[in-house]
Amino acid sequence: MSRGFGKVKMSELSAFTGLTVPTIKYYLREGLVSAGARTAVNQADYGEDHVHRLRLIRALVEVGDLPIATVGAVLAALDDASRSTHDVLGVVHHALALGGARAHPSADADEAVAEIEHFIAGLGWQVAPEAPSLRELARILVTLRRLGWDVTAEVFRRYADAADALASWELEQTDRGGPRTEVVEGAVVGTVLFEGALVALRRLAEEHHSASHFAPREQRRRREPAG
Amino acid sequence: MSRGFGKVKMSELSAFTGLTVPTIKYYLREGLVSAGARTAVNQADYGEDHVHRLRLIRALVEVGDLPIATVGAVLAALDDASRSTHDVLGVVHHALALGGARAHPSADADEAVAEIEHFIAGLGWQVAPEAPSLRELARILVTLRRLGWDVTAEVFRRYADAADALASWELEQTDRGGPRTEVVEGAVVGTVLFEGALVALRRLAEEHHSASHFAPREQRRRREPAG
DNA sequence: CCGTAGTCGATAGTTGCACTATCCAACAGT
DNA sequence: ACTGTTGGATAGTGCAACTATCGACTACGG
Repeated sequence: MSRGFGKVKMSELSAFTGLTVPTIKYYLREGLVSAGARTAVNQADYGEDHVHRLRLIRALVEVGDLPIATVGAVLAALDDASRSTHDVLGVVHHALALGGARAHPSADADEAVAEIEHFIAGLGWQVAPEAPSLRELARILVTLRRLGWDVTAEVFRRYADAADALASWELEQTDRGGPRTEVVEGAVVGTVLFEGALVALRRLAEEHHSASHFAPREQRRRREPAG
Repeated sequence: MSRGFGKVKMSELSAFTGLTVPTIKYYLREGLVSAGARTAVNQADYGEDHVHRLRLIRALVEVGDLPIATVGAVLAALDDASRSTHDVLGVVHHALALGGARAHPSADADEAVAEIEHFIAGLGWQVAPEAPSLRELARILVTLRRLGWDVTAEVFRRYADAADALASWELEQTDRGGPRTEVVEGAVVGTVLFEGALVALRRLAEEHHSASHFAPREQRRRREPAG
């Protein structure tokens, strides 16, 4: 980590992170990074923690696909020493769940939420009833049915088992010792980046198995995807 | 599926799908749905396949978070009877991988791509070298390192194994008999919707395990997430 | 047969987000 | 002294996904 640069100017900040100066200014305005140490009215020194912070922001934006404002909320939680790791992860889960938000309430939806809650409880998982992912799962269930699939929450069992094993292992990996900031940031980064990795790997695995499943013999001509 | 409505007017199309009339017109303009059967200069009848198509569009947009134009490309592939299921899935994987696209080439990046390719080959997976997910994985690896994690592609092993098992099982589920459209649409819907489900389940599992890991004792006060 | 509501097709406008561009004045280094 | 950078502020850009309105025309209930 600690390369020996202690003091960095705006232009170097830009060079180290690949972000343009205006973009960094924008993040400063939005409060995603703290102001540098002022050495004059129009001059300030930044530190390597600023470099790191900017990289963290880009990681959350690019891999986690979080809107800037949401990244701000996550970072605020991260900086709040009174929040536990579990709390901060809650903020992150909340943050990640945006995008597929506004669902108009319906009878179908309420019923599906109840069904999902029952299913989750059956797994022995204890989660907050307001967890956005519960609603998201319910929404997916409703969507499947509206598309003509005759399914129950049980279709998710295989995925739930896999998720359970992964999450359990993953949390074991995060060392509980060490300074709070490092532990919490590690958990946040892990949550966001390995989610992306899991998704990417599933797609690759699907491509592999799809090839052998739908084209069992050699006739596997290549074809350019449209677009 | 087949409720007995054969003919549907624009206003009913709107009522059945929850979309506004202008939105449906927009999709018509963009070619996501075919025009109805014209009965007069300013009148047309739609069918239940139109209703189904609109629902499919919303599923891809809301759950898969695909841009409208991309949904168009996916639907075009779906409609193209000369494309195999494997082909269409390729289009879908390509489509899903948008968003985290533009990465500026660097030495780090090229090296990481090679490392990921080697890792994937080591798993016995055969995927197209231009698969966007390979690049995405490499990008995540680079990001981890830039954040100070000292890791190799091996960190992904556990996730890869899980993805392998899931994808294999999933592909077995899709029945290869039946009319092409149904098989292909089933595969597409499965790819997109169950990806969302897997992500949601991982978040829930993480919440559950995070609670027991970081707060082994009772002191689990609730705290409102910021924002 | 009449009047209202629905429809088609086209064009223009809105909203939200994430930047990006420009300005100015005040320095900093050389 | 001269050139280039910085902070602070305000305004503008570009894109995506709708949303609104218009004009001409028609379906249908009464």
